[in-house]
Amino acid sequence: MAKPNGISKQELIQYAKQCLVEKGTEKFTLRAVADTAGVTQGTIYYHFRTKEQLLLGIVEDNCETSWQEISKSNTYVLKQAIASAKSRCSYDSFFHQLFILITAASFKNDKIRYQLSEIIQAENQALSENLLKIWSESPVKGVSMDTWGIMFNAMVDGLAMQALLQKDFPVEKVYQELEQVIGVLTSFGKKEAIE
Amino acid sequence: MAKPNGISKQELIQYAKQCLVEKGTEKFTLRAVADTAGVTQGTIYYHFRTKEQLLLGIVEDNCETSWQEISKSNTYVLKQAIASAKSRCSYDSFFHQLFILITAASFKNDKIRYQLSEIIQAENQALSENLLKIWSESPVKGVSMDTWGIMFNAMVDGLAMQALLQKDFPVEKVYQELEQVIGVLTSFGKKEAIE
Amino acid sequence: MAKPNGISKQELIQYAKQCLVEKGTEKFTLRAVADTAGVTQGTIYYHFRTKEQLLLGIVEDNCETSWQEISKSNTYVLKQAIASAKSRCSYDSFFHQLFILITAASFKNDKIRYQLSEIIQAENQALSENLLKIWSESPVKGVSMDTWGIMFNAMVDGLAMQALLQKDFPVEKVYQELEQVIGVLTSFGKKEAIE
Amino acid sequence: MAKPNGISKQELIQYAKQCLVEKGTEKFTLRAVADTAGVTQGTIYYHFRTKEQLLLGIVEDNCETSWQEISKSNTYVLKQAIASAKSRCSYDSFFHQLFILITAASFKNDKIRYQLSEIIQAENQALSENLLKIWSESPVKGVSMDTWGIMFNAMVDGLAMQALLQKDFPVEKVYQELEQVIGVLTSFGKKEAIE
DNA sequence: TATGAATGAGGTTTCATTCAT
DNA sequence: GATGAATGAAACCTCATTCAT
Repeated sequence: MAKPNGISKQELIQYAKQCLVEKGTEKFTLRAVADTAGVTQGTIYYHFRTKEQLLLGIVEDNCETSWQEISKSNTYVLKQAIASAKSRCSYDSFFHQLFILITAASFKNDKIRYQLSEIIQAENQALSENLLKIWSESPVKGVSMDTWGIMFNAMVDGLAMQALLQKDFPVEKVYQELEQVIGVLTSFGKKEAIE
Repeated sequence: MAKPNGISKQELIQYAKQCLVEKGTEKFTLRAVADTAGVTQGTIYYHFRTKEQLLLGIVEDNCETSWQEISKSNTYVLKQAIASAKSRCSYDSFFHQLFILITAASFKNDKIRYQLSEIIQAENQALSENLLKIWSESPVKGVSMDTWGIMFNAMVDGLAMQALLQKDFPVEKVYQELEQVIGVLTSFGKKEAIE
Repeated sequence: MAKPNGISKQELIQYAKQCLVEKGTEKFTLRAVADTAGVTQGTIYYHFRTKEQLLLGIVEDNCETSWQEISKSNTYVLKQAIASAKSRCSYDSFFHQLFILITAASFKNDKIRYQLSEIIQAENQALSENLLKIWSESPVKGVSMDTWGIMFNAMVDGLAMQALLQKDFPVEKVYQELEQVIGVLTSFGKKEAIE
Repeated sequence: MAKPNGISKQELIQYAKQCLVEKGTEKFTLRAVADTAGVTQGTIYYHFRTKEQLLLGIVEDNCETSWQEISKSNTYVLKQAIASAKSRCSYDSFFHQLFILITAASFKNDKIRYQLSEIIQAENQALSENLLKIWSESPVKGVSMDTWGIMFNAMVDGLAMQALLQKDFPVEKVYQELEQVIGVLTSFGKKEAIE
């Protein structure tokens, strides 16, 4: 019964994340979080005024994580981003399950919903900038770089969602062919914008 | 006190759908469904053995709806599909909210999860066939028509998710530019497959 | 979906008995009985005004069965009765489970309780008479034949209850030794009553 | 609104026992227990994870009570045990009603069933030892002391069950005559074992 | 005669939240 | 700071019973 006293907000959030994915939205109870963290429910209430505050904490944390990754990936190139996306594209993806679960919860919580949109827009922006690095300009006339970022991000999330549902989703094949498409677009971009 | 109102399973499912989107996963209670439908909770249990069965009923219903639309869209062309996707791409989209909610629920229910994957694969397939009609062959060498279907569907869902979260998501702009991209790909496909 | 119309009260009681033992008091619902009998709940209400009436029907039926066996066993001798008791002395004994279940229910239903007592007294009486046949008079002075009947019946039920609870209850051994005891008492009875 | 009344598991079990006998299996609801104990239903669930656990708690409690009595009775003699059994042999016996109710419940719960069998076997054992004290050896050849314990216990339970059902069961008479029988057996035992 | 849709009261259970310690 | 006993509202679910057909 060793009591590792002094649990931090941050730690609680990590445990809560774990719980959320392990138990799903339905069974995501404060009791479960407390058990996972090895503390009592009272302790959670010492750190978060309500359950909603805890959920918000999770989202904020994800937000920060995302920002860090994005700023990192700014220094790398697109390949890195794709590799990362591919690795998260699976039936058991913690990351995307969490995202879907929070998205589902966000429909009834405007604050969370807004934060999620901020995260996504930052991702879109970062992707757009990365694409610019390898394309220098949009390979298709009339399609802005912003839109390429949006579409790229949408594609990655959309594929992830399919993989999340379909056990034998052909991740390898699809990502390989997706890179093919990007390659072709890149080669056009380098020649001239296509009308 | 039995009043044979004559409510059908189908009607209950419709009311349940309405409830699910109006109240969100968290507040999607059988009492709420019962109230919405104007029956007692017992009545729901007469038609569905558990809440989960009701949820499954909703999914199955969506499945059938999807199938019908897909078989319809086979006779139409891709433009139709895009228009439909665009119309569903909004901050308040009942359709996509329901989908996300069910997806979230599916993580803890393999049966639902499997059914969802079936729906998606059917959509992918239908899209692939429609693309073939206007492309006759894949515009990018090494990218199978199946993959085009998958990617197209992923894109549509990904965009919808963004629109769901971001109030001022530029639906018009993005879809217009997406069509631009498709147009370009089509023109390539008509010349020759690109290496 | 062949509907064997015209189910009788008697048949319903048999199905109800089966249900009671298969599902236990707790899950002994009219729905379960109806399902077992292949009819609807309404049908049960056609034959029995309430659930209690059905339970009473079961008890009455058992009563009649008992009477029949008792009057039969009057013609046979004690050995028969013992063999029958032994065969019913097991971990899975339908007969005794039913008896315990009904006894439990009887605590809140005086009518049932009274009927059960009538059954038992009849059994006691029959046993007493059978003992008289082989003993001609009580082998122990001061112990009436009525009491022997009561004690014998109590012993049989008590052993059955133990067997009902204990998986490896040594039925064979105990009954063999019980017969030994009876044998000894009999031999005394034949010599002279013991003081 | 948390009022630390400080109700203990033990107390809850006592209240539950009271409820069980007062209301019978059918009406043995957690609401009733909560009301009797003066707490809310939630409180019960704080102490017992399910209703079944509470029932198990009752059984375990009875188990311990039995053990205590048994170990006590080891120091006393058989007369004590008989007197105790007789006092519990009545139409309203809390003790035996509880036992029957739990036995009925045990048919659907192997854990409870097993515990009951353990209690009974301990009783059998204790009785056998006590009989040995006054008999020194089995008064009937071929009948082991273990079996005497089993039979004695069965007799006591069987008589109790009859008394439970029959309002005017002749407790006094039967127990007096039962002691007579034991006396006779004892006197044999002292002479020599009977063949 | 029998059915099956519907009811409503009440059961067990869960859970965010409170508060004395 | 942290705990854990307690709450109470509300969730899911069951079931005897009713009644139009």
